Amino acid sequence: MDALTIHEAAETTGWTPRMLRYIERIGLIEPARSDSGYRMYGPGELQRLRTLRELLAEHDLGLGDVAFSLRLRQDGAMQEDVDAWLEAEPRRPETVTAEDWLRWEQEKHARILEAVNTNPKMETTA
Amino acid sequence: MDALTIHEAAETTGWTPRMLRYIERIGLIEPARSDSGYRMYGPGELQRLRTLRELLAEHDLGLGDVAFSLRLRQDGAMQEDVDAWLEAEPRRPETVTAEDWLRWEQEKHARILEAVNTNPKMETTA
DNA sequence: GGAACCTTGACACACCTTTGGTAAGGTTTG
DNA sequence: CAAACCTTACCAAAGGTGTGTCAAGGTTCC
Repeated sequence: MDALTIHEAAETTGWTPRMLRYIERIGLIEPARSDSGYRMYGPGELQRLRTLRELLAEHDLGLGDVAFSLRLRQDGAMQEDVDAWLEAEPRRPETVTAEDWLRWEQEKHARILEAVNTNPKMETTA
Repeated sequence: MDALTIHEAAETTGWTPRMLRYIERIGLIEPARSDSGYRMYGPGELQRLRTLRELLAEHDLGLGDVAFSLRLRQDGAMQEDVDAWLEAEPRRPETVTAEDWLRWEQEKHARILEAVNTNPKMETTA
């Protein structure tokens, strides 16, 4: 049985129980529940809670920022609309054609592929 | 001479002058300045201001949300870190390998390429 | 040269976010 | 069965956001 209650999880991740509930409420980490409704944090959730703290500290983000990123990722239409808006205007030193952009994107994928082949631990865990 | 002053721009876009300054301060639309420092809104900025209102209304976003998206797009390291964090855990019905993901991304690009070829007005404007 | 603009900066206010605390009540377990 | 957990639901305080307004001063233009 490797699942912790909310106080134990708070203890080992550095959050407060209050914040774990908040993080759940904004949709970032939703632990399983026991039969009687207790939150049960498994190893995956614990790891995620720790890396979340690093992420926030590293880039000076707030939980709301990450929640918004999640929303972006889940709502494809919104993502596209926002991207389309940002795509326009912002500082373009030279004219970029759609083909230029596609080539750039494809080169990016080549770079990712290389990273995947060099770094075998990039599988999505089961 | 097709550039409007801040009050005129406000008039035709539905924002207030106050908000146009705010939108500039958070980095979303930074109009050119006249010699004496007056903000000069060109047709591009005006269009962007209008579509910005639509974008916000359409998806119930705040200006801060769009500003954050801009920050994401400009700070590649942050973008990657956030994506990496979101990539983990969230509901994966079946195991997805890095190769699966790459294939999916490449098919997406094929779809985009098709769209580009069918729809010639997708050049980035000069 | 005065009216009607523009600039930045400040004060202000309503609302939302983030975080803490506390209260009323269910669960687990020695 | 009581201690020590858990739950949800509130109240609250500090800080951030979005917006208005005003002041002191520069610019444009008739």
